[in-house]
Formats: sequence, structure tokens, C-alpha cells
Amino acid sequence: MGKIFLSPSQPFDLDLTLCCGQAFRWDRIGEWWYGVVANQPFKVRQKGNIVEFENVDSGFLEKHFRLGDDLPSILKQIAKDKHAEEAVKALNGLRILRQDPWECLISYICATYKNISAIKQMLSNLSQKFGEKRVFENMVFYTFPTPEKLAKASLQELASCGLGYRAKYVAETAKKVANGGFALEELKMKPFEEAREMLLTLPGIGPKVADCILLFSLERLEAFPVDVWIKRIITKYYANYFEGEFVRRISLKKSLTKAEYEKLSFFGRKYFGSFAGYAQEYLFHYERLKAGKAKSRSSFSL
DNA sequence: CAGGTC
DNA sequence: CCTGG
Repeated sequence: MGKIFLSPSQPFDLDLTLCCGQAFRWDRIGEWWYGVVANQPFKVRQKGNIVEFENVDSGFLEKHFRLGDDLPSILKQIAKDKHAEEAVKALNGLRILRQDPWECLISYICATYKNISAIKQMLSNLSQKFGEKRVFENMVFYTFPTPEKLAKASLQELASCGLGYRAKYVAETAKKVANGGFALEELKMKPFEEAREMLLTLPGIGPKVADCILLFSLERLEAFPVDVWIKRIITKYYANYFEGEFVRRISLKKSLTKAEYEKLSFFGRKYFGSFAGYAQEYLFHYERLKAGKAKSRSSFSL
């Protein structure tokens, strides 16, 4: 069993990091988290300042969990106001993952208009049907399907994984990546706006999905994805940074126009700075936690 | 009704 | 607009 001894000055919370909804292919069994990253199944758990793991090396984990990020410094930068401060305090140790761009790309195309449990189910189905089987501790895992494999899949096969209308987006995007028509990895080198524009050319990728891919897999920690939760957060706590008319308009509708989206995302990047993505994830998860607690309280009183 | 997109 | 929780 391998171990990483965390520095007390660099907090890390494995549970928060894997539960906050940024990655969809992790399962907790007992006190261990099982995942498949880079075609390899492995397990990891945390006991205080010690991260224990098997079937993977420490260098890979440090990279994947971004243990090299100076989290206290980042959190200090994004704690710009009372509300952000509260989220930072409550979720200290949550880190953005450094995910594989291809898996991240397909995951967030699938994530549109679905809840997290349904997204997990879709990606599990996709991997089971189109990935490669791997056995670890007498359990069966599947690697994430390659672009080639998904490019060859029929729309019907993809739909059978529960993708619904997303099947055609996944198929077309897979074809573009598989035939070399889209250099996904090279986006890391490009300027933020350029990388974002490139992503927007792929079917099924709008501004929200593009920002998620940039943040979670392309090293762009300034990306600020705006989903329904972030929209609610902004209209609740940051409304005074916008015109009243604008806030009223967007709080009434379910989806945003491109211009409205850009306005909110741009605000996030400017307001929180170069680690706006961290702010997004902290605010997002904190708001969901509070909503979940409120829900369980109300159902309890019934 | 759900991490939006066409 | 697909579809499942």
C-alpha cells in the first residue's frame, strides 16, 4: 500500500473532492474510493493527513488531485466576500481534479439537462458497453471508451446507454476527435478565449460545457461555468453587481441566452480572478449542500 | 424537473 | 428535446 503524507499547511479532503460533482466515475466502497483513471482501476482513502492508495503511484495521484496547488493561497484569493468566505470555510480541502480531457469532454456533453445520478449511470453504461474490462480485487471495472470506439458506435447503441438526444452529439464529436480533426490536447497551449472558441465548434458543446472542460481538464482555473445553481447564487448574493432588470429577467427563465451566459461567466472571472473556477466549485457545492439539508429538514417535518 | 444546446 | 429518478 502506498502513502502520501500531506503537509498540514496544504489541506486536502478526498471525500469532498470526489463528492462535489466534478467527476462521475468514482464509487465509495467502505472507506475506500474506487476509480478508473488513465485506463487503470485503483483505490484511495484518506485518514487525517495520510492518503493511502493501491494500484497507482503517488506521482499520479498528486497530479490528478492537484495536490501541488497552493490551496490556502487560492482560497484566500477567492474569499472576496462574506458568502464566498463561508463556502471556503465549510469546504476547506476540496480540490479541483485534473481530469483527462477526452473523458471530461464526453462526460459534460452527457451532463446537460440531467441530474448527477443519471449522469453517473450514463457514463457507467457507456464504459461498460464500449470500454475495456479490467479486474482489480476480484471486481470488474471498465476503462473510459476511446474516441475511436465511440466514433464507431451506432446512434442506437449510444441511445441504449441512456444518452437520449445527446447520442448524436457524442457520436459526431467522437468522429471529429478520432479522425484527427480536433486536437483536444493542444488546447492546453492556447489562450483561454481561443481554446474556448475551439470547443464551441464541437456539437453538443455550448458555453457551459466548454467552461467545465476548460476548468476540469485543460488547466484553466479561471474558467467560471454558469449552471442553474450558479445562476441562482448570483441572483441571490451578487445581484447588486447587475442591473435589476437583468437579474429579474434571468431569474425567471430556465436557460440563458449566449449573451446572458457570457455576462455571468465574465463577472465570475473578473470578480474572483485567476482562480474563479475554484470559487465556482466551492459556491456550487456549498449551495447544493445547503439545499439538500433544507430538503431533508422539510421532508422530516412531514 | 434535471449541471444546456441547437 | 431523450429519458430516468
